Amino acid sequence: MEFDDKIPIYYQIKNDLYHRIVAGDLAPGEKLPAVRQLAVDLTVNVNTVQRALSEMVTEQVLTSKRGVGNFVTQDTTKITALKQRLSHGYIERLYTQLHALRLSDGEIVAAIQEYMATTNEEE
Amino acid sequence: MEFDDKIPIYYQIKNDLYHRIVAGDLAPGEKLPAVRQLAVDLTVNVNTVQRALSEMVTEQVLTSKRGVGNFVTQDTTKITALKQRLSHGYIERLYTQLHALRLSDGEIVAAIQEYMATTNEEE
DNA sequence: AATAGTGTTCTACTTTTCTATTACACTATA
DNA sequence: TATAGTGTAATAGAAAAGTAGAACACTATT
Repeated sequence: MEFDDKIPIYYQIKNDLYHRIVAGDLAPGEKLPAVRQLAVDLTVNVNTVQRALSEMVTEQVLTSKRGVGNFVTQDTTKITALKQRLSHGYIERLYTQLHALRLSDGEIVAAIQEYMATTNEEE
Repeated sequence: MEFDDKIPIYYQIKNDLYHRIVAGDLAPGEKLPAVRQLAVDLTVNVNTVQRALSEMVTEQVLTSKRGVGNFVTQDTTKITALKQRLSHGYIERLYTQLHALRLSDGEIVAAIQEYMATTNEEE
C-alpha cells in the first residue's frame, strides 16, 4: 500500500480498512489478519497498525478479543452508516472544493461525466 | 482560517492561495499582503507562510521581488492550467474513493445530484 | 502444564512540522 | 543617505507521528 506523506499513516490505514469493509472485501464478523501480520503487509510498525485498529474499535466498526483477534462488526447497520458517512463526506468535500474554484453545479456534473467518459475510453 | 491538524499548515495555506487565485479573488499581477502580515492574518509563523509562498514561486504561480513583495503570476495560462490541475485532481480522488465503496458511475452522478438538490433546498 | 498465537502497553529514539527569534538583503522614498 | 517596508535565511526548541524493541495479558491447543 502506498502512503501519502502529508497524512498520518495510521489515518490512511483506517481509511483503507473502512473501504475494504464497506466494499464487502472484509465481511461482517470476519477476522482480520493478526496485527503483526498487518504490520508486515503494510511495511509499517505494529504500533501504527494498533493505533488505527484501536480507534476503529472505539468507533465500533471493529471488535477486539484479546488473545484471539480483531473482527469486523457483525452489526451491518454500522457498516451501512459508515458507507453513508464516507460517501457523503467525499461528495461534500468535492463540492466545496469545486465551488471554491467557481464551478457551478452544472459544470461540476459535466466535469465528472467528462472525466468518466475519458477514463472509461482509455481502458 | 481554520486548519486541519492532519495536514501540514503550509500545505493548507498553499491550497487556500491556489483557490483564491483561480477564483480571481487574487488577480493576475496582484500583490499579496506582506509575509509578516499574512502570518498575522493566519495566526501562523512567518516561516510557515514563507514555505508555502516559496514553493508557489518555484511552481511559477507566484513571483517574488525581494524588498518589494510577492505577486500573482501575470501568465494567465499558468492560472488556467492550475485550475485544470486542481479540479481534475479533486474529481479523480472522488471517483477513486467512491469506486472503492463500490458505487457505479451512474450511482456516483446520482449521489452528487442528490447532494446538490438537498443542499440548495436548505438555503 | 506448556506453548504458540494473539492483542496491548510502554519506553526510547528519529524525523517532520511548526514556532520563536534574530539577522541579513534588497527596494522605495523621504 | 537614512529609514521603513519588504523578502530571505538560519538557529534553536517544542510537539506530533512513526519506528524499534521489549514486555505483558489472554486464549486455544496440545
